[in-house]
Amino acid sequence: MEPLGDARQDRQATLADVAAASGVATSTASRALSNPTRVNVVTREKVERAAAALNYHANSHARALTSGKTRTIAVLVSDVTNPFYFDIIRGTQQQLKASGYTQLLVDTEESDELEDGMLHKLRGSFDGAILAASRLTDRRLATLASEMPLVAINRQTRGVASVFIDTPSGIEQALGHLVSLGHRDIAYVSGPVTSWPNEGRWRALLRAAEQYGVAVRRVGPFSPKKDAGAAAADVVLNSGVTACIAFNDLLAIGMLMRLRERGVSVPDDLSIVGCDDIFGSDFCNPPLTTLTAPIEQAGRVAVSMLLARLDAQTAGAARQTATLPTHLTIRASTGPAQPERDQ
Amino acid sequence: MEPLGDARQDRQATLADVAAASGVATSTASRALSNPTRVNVVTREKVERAAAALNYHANSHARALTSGKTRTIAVLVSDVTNPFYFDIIRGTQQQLKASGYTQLLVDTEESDELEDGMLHKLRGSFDGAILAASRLTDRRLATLASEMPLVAINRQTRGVASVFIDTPSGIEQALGHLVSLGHRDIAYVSGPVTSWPNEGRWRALLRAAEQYGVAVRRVGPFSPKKDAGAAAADVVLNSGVTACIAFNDLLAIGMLMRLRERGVSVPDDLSIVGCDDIFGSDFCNPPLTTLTAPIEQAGRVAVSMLLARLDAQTAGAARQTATLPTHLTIRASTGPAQPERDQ
DNA sequence: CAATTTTTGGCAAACGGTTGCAGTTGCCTT
DNA sequence: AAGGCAACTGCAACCGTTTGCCAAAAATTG
Repeated sequence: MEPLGDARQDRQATLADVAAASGVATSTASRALSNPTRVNVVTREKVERAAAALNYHANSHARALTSGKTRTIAVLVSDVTNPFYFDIIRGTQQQLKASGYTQLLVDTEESDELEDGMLHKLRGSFDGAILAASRLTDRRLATLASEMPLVAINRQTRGVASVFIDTPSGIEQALGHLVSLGHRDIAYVSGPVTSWPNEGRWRALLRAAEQYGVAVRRVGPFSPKKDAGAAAADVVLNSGVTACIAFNDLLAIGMLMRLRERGVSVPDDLSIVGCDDIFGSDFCNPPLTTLTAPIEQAGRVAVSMLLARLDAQTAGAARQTATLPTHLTIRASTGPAQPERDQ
Repeated sequence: MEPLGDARQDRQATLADVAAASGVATSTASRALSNPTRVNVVTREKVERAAAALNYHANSHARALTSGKTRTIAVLVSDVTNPFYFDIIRGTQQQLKASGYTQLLVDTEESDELEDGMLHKLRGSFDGAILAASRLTDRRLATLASEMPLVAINRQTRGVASVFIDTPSGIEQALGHLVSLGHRDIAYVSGPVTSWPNEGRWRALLRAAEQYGVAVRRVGPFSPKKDAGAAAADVVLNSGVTACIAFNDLLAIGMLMRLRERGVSVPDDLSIVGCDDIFGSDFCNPPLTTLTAPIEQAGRVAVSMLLARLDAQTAGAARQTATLPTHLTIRASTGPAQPERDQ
């Protein structure tokens, strides 16, 4: 029962505790821990030792309150359900942790309102945000980008930094592949019209089709989910094409399942090309020919770009845009067109 | 150029701004917004209107600093790469958002140190945590649970709340299924020995095997990844069993791919049962017979339990443990044992 | 050795809320 | 009409850091 008791509760140690333990002022303790050059080395070591002994961890809220820095990055995806985003998340998570940041994961449920709302509600909880598949209008997006550090993935809008997976260029390759297999009438299985990459892929296909002198048509739109693949498969079958390119693998895999159910052989009766090369594209039945996208890398690059512009030193030199190439991975869902096929 | 300028910068509006705009003290404004019954309804409306007009959003850090509540829940997974966790994440995300919480996603990379470290470093950034697949020792876990609100998934330890997916019971069903198909010699393809469910599954299988009077052996351990399936497939093939149960679907799918490569027919030459029924189990080749686990629901339930014990009102009544049943989903990776099979 | 510059460390004021306590009001009793 | 009692609202302290500013100490210079 000492008169001036140690008062060392089991509650988290605060900076004041550390300062007291090392016999300096809190300001000095603060500097010793976060701005090492600002204090004498012996003082610093004293403080560091005390901090370690007390198992001190700075309260991130208190720190955020004054410094304005949270060391947290928000990652917005339109649907956590979609394996495409898993790879994005994996990439961002990895790079973020390597830089000592933490990740705030937000699902926007394909809603532009929710996206906008979350970004505002959470503003102050993060230093910057990565928008994977923004559903925002160009205008809104540009405004937002001027309000907070932002990097968009697969979305090119003037004034907002972005990393772009160049699937459109790949589309040309994919079409070339189909044409060389004898296909002349090809469908594009569309995703949501509000999806920026969806439109880009369609335009690229249109352009390439002209070049190759073959016919393409667009069916859909379909929700980019496995379940929607059933409807897509039926529509494509009815259209009488011999091959199709799907907005993404999820849709393509859904089609595969439905076609199997209907006894339609892939690739004998219909060739299918997917986009992205997500988890599962290699072991579905048949394995999917697809445009392999460096998804995880896109996540990493997005983080690097964002972090670069957060850092005052490098902010000026930070690049505005990065383009990542894709390539066609040929597996078993594409094959020669049946010559005597008729409706 | 009015003398007392509006001073309304474009920086985020603060509570003081709102208070000034509605002509009350900040304390009143605070109460009006967060403790509505404490102020007169007309005052409250006035404040609310001002807040809306100024697009006021409370600074979460400032709030966290005084109230100690962050309205953030940490979700720790051992590997964001694993589709099993996708479903967990989906479930937690969903339930968390429904309750107005945000999710802090942390990847512990299968490391107990990282898990422990993160939990401490981030303590103060979240109100509670959900541990999906903790690698911690019982002792450590119990200590942690006494320091912060915690709910573990698939991990039963005295003193820590948990939601348990009852795969062990399902194992019995799975074995019954295999036995009824004529299999008498069955392998368990083990996951990491530090994984709690892995051991549970093996014990359950051992118990069931005794009941059924058939032989089981354990091979492995293997990393619970698709790539490890190749090695697993080879080992299982060498062991001469006619059927196996894999620790999880990821491993099983990896085996499927390797067996196809080696020209071994599933289920004719080898029957395979997976666990969990993750994304992909239904469209791999052949579709996997597996123990379907309500993974997403587990995530939701974990959140409910955690939130219940966070709320002072319901904390006492919050349940300590929840058990979720699994069931066997028979697809095409299991079939009759080949009668005249010999090494 | 005095004058000047550079380190180093402390004080105290933020940051933006929450909350215990106390002071005002207005209304009801008697 | 005075006293009593709620119901409201405001004051001010506090949460745990960071940081501008200043003073003391140490190092450098002439």
